[in-house]
Amino acid sequence: MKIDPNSSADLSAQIATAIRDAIVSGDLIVCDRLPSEAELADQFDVSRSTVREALKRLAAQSLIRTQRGAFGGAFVNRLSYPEAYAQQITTSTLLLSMNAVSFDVACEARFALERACAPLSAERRTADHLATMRAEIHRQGQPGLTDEAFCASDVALHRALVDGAQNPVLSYQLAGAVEAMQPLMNMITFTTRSREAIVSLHTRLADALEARDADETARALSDLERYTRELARSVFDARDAARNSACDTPA
Amino acid sequence: MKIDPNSSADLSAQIATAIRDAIVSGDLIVCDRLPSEAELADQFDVSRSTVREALKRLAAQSLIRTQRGAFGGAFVNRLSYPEAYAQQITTSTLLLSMNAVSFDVACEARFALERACAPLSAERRTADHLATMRAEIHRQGQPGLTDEAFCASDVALHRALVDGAQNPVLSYQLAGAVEAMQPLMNMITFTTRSREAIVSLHTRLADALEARDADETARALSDLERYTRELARSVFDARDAARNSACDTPA
DNA sequence: GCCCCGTTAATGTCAGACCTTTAAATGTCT
DNA sequence: AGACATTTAAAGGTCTGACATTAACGGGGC
Repeated sequence: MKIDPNSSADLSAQIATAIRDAIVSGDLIVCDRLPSEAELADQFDVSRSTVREALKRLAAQSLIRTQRGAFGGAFVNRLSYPEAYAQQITTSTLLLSMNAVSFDVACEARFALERACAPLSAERRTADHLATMRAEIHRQGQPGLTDEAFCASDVALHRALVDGAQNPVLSYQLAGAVEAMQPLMNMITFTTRSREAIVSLHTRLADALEARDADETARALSDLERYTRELARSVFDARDAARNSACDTPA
Repeated sequence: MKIDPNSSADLSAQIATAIRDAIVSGDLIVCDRLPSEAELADQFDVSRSTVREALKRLAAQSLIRTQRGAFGGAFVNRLSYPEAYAQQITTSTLLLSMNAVSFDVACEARFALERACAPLSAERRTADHLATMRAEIHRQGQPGLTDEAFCASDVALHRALVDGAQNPVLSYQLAGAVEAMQPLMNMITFTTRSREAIVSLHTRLADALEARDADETARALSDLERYTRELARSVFDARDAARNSACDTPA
């Protein structure tokens, strides 16, 4: 592991990259302990602060975890599903919110992905998944629910659908797609009428899953997609022009 | 934005979280300049090094970018698609490689997601996408190709399929699923016979896309999935037992 | 045998200094 | 006046050395 002191890049970034490469390539494996900060500073011939900044970068990506005290240090971290979920959601949310991604594009992607779960979920969903969905549907019918709470419940319902596929990798991938839509959905105001329509579509979805009918599940999702996009179009048409400034990173 | 100096968490982590929240919530928007390191140190009542560690954490997630010199500083970064792709791929790859995710689970997720693209890709793929796929198929038929190059070409082909859907959000989500499989695929040794079978399935896939036949595209993907899993099973059966150590993060 | 306590090796934090980069402001020449 | 060179100040990047805080280990006292 070597760095180039003449490179224009920050030393701490170079060091972080070197260590990250070692982890990704398998030179360092889960549970391995990195040398102490002082030793790393020696090895790379930089100060301890520089090493620390590098380690903080890696910690931010959950690649390492640090432990204080004697026999502490930095350890290669096992990336857990919850951590991966969280990163996935943050990245997806920011990507959508910062790039003026149109509602249509995001919505299309989300429902396409959800439909991918439909056959698996229809086959494998447990009674628990179904119960969660029914509970959320019931909540969505309550009067006096704020738009935000309605959206949150919507997310919970769709996550239950996704989790029904019983494939953690799929759940992980979908978490970003579903959750990242929430801020966009939150811009919509839901009338009583549109809530009723959505609840009815959700019920169709739950019924299809209960009957383990993959095709009907997919159809219900498609109809839900269609309805959501129509609803959004009527709301967004107005304020869609002004966007995209031009500060961005220089050449 | 405040931090709790009595919390057990590192100050730099708390500060990073505070700033991250401000970005995610929209209090800080793209192009905004953060206060200088010295000012932040003042505000949070910590030293400059602590602030710097916090900023490096954010930089590692591409949330901010720093610029040296007068009128430089830390700016809220627009998360670009390439950056998001890269993070997505790193996270997915590590998640798979560190959690003893079974080939079957990963493979199932990947093909389920790809099938989600099938209808869109069949409808929208350009001649370019098709040409890329044909070129990769041709490469895959070349004798003397290493297993690794074969896998890389496989990834390129599948990315073309995904990109054919012309939905950048979908491409972004799928990038992780497709690329993260590569290390797992690399463990497989491909015989001439199995390469021929895969090339033939790839050809069917390309033909289906050329004919804009969504159903046949999905069927070809399903057959490819079935074949891939069979192939993997024969290879992995042996060395699947020993895995999962128990160092991990303490309670 | 068990509990308490010091030792020690780590990370976490701080303070201050200096280097490097960058762009704006100023000055100078044509 | 305009083009070019120079100065300057603000900001991040790095280094040094110190101290604080943790936590596992080992030893002593009961």
